[in-house]
Amino acid sequence: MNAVATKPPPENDLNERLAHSGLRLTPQRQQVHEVLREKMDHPTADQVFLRAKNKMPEISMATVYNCLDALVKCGMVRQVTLDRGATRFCPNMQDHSHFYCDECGSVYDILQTISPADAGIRLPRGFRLKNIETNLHGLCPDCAAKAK
Amino acid sequence: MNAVATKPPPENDLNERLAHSGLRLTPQRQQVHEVLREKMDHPTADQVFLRAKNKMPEISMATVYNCLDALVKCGMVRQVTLDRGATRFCPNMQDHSHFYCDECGSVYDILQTISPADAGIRLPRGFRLKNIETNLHGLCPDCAAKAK
DNA sequence: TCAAGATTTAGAATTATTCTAAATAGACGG
DNA sequence: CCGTCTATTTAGAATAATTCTAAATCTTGA
Repeated sequence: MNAVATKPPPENDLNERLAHSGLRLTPQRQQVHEVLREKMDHPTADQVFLRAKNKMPEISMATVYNCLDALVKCGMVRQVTLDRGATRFCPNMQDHSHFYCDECGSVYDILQTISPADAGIRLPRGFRLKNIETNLHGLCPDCAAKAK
Repeated sequence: MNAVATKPPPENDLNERLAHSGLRLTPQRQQVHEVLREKMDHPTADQVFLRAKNKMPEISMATVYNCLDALVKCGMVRQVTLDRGATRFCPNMQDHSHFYCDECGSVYDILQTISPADAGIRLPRGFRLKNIETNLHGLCPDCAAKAK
């Protein structure tokens, strides 16, 4: 078995998923999803826009962002690196990971009890690994308390 | 040279580190580093700029970016989420992580043999974890071959 | 059919980052 | 010390990425 991932099953439940999140299936959302599945090269929003335009010349950039957000929200698409906004910086060079509060946006240093390097990640032949970045997402103690 | 043995400045190895990467220690770089160490709340470049201006009103945004890049390059600062550019999207909802080639910028899906959730990460009380994102960085097979 | 609400659109606005060219500051050899 | 060389800083413009706005359109359900 090869460790490089294979194409996911065809779009069976897109409609269902959208509906489950209170969203509608529209031609644009379908198209954007199709573009992503066609060539799984992790395109940027801009690339998705250009590709979608081939089949659907009227589509606009704003709609592509809308559709991507909708697809992410309903769990059909992953945003590769969840930070849409300014990069943050950290002077702590110890081995640690970061916890992002989805609610308030704050970031916490989290000490690692076991380095993810020991977590059993196995790379296919030829890849040369330099470092691993682990990002945790959820609610910080304050927001978790409020959410109750 | 002072005959009285003075305590090494807290900065002790900033200079050394910069030098090791062929970079100079400048007041601005020192100031930016100081700002980061003063309040470890993972500020954005913009926030660093505003804070640095208090002590050093002449400093410019471009310099802050310069300094941050220098500090990251010499290993004194981490960039929290290494993606400075457009967000990428991925329709593969299987449990997997992403490998970023530092050389050519391409992104590969990597199946996980063990989920990082099992990797022994232990959160302090109160945090509620929703999901984990693991990003691998290094060279892809093509670039690794060329690098030889 | 109509009203309500969701979605799309074009384009403007905002935000984040990079680039450019000129000015300045150190470091180094004479 | 002095001038030269190169790295760095600066202001501001340019570019890139994303979000917002308001009007038009489409869907759904009464």
